[in-house]
Amino acid sequence: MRKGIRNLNERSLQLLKTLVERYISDGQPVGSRVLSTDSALNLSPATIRNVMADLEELGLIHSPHTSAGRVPTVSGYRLFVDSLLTVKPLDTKELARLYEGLSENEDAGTMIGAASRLIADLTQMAGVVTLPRRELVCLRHIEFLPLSHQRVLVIFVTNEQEVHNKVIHTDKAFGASELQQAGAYLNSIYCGHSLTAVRAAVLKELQADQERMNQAMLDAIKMAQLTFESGDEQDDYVLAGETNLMGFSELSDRNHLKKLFEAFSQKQDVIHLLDQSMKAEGVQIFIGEESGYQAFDHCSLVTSSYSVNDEVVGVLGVIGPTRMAYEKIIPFIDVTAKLLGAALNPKTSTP
Amino acid sequence: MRKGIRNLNERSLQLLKTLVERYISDGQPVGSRVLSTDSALNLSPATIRNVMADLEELGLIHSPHTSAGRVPTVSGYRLFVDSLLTVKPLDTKELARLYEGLSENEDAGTMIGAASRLIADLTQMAGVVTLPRRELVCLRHIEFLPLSHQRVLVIFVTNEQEVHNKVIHTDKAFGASELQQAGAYLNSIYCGHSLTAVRAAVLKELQADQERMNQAMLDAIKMAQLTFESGDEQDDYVLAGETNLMGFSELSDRNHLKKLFEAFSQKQDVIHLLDQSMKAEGVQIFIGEESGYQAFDHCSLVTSSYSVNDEVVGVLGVIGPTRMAYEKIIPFIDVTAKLLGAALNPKTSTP
DNA sequence: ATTGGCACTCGGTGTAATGGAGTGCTAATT
DNA sequence: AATTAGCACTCCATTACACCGAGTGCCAAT
Repeated sequence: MRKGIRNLNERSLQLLKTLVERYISDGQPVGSRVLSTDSALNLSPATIRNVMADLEELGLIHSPHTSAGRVPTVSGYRLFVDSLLTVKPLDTKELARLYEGLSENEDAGTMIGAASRLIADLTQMAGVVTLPRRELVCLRHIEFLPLSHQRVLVIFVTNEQEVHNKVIHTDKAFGASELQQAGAYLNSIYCGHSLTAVRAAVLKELQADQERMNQAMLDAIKMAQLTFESGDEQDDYVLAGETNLMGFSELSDRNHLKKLFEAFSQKQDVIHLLDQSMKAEGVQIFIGEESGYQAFDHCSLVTSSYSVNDEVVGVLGVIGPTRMAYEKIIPFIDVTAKLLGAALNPKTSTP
Repeated sequence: MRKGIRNLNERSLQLLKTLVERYISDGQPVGSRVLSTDSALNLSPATIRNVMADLEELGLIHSPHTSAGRVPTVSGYRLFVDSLLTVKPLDTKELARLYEGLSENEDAGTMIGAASRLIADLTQMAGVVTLPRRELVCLRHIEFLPLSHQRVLVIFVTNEQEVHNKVIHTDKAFGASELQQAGAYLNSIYCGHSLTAVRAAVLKELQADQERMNQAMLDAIKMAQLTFESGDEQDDYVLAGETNLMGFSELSDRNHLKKLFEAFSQKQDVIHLLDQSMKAEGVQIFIGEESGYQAFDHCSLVTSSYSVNDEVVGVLGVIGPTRMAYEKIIPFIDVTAKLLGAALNPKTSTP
């Protein structure tokens, strides 16, 4: 007579819930006795032991050793956050600090940094925020400067005041004035368009009949193509409060900690992980090994995408030990994402 | 009959030297017996014990507990690196990798990053390199873009291809064309000069009789002043291989490690420390608490300034546990600094 | 001045004993 | 049929104790 997770009765779920809550707050394996007094169910420890045996068989909880209490497994946490958890409203003070910190109208980079710092400070874990997606930034100014050896330094400004630069290699050497003309030409036709739009337009021009263009225009277009060809300016993120993670006993293993910090500085894995949550709207959670990356085996990640003008442009989140107060973190990340999105909205930032 | 460090005889110093060398390679407190066989002095353990007692009284070595061997103190290390150490020539392979990594002609930022990475990889500790001092960079191009609210985005390029930007607040609102003119004007007179020279010239202009200038020129000068007024672009550094430090047992204390990594992300203390070694030429060493910063209590720092055109422009170094192989690290840092300086030399980079 | 000898100290390790928390099972209870 | 009390059992954590060995300090002999 095997039972599946589906037909777990109300009571078992209630017990799982209290168990997880208790474990999250104490960090100690919880036994049948405490669960009996903790849960409002008025059941004897013996009964609870039976239920726990079932839960263990289903892989939702697990005993570190014979005479210890039970600890939630990854699946246990998963069930908990998916169906059992009662979110707690945000603390007023925290909310106030979020408002305060994310209301200023600074440039995107600063805001991202502030958000990351806020997340880290308020959760006492590590905060992470991706830079807004490049596709949604709009070109404001572009300009070329000659370097030696047929190399050209491209400087372009996006949105309000974000400056990017790149070195491109051209077929022939250009003089300063030629390059200036090219810049002026490109500015005149592409200013105000999004980078993706520009890239598309440039490609179209190159494939179209080029007879109606003079050489200077053609050169300009070619340089634009070189500038925007690959989305090589790879996504990046801003991390804050990594050191907070060194305080958690569950991450005490020197090796785990090292792996984790290596992942932080390599960035790649973190970016992949964050990219995944970019697809979905709202809060997403990766618990322990669910992430698929060894470095995060003992961590959980609570993320949310943030949007500007109803379009998802980035992800933000918090990284901490698997045993974290999800019921507080989830709403926290949720509103932080919304506030950041609002703060980045260009409509409100240029009156 | 008290002795001072000054009149320690040759033999005691020789013993201190072997003790430190042995401790550096083993990490174990070294006792009189091993020292007796290790040192070429042919002394009995008993004699050595007497000498060790003297060394301990002088505060050069120290016993963790009664029946353990001796370990060098900070002063012991200091005496060792100052007067006893025999530097080992650089490993050929390492030298080759340094040459290879620092010979390319990339922009300064890339070279700095490469140097830091190389130091970390080759020493298996943490590498740190400061960005070159701003005073020695030369202005290549400057340009202004209008933002809203009397704010102006300044973009300027220094040296070959380093792009900087800053937002300044002006007295009145300027149009794009006015700003363009101002940029052109400044480019025409200040291009090719060092930033310090530009700043000085600008100040002089402002104090001089302004009647011979028209309004546009005056505006341009004012904006230049705002751009370069403070050396606010605070010094920064590039760190690599921090995670290497997590492997060392001497930094195992979670609290120490946390302090250290916090110092890394705050940057301030590290910058102060590095600034100190900027003043001196050649290799400098901070051992343990000598640095004066708690975070580095159990670390040593081996640094060297690096120069371009015979002028000190930055510092590079390695951060590791107090117990590090100074005799290898010191020459290593020395040549790395020289190679980096050479690689950054603009004369060789623009043929 | 150097050395051999010796008593002593002290950390590290291995073994055993004890206590307590928690479990699983069975039989009694509702 | 579900719940519960009771009980034997397991296992970890802590403490205690003994013992070994490395190393010391000191003293007397060389």
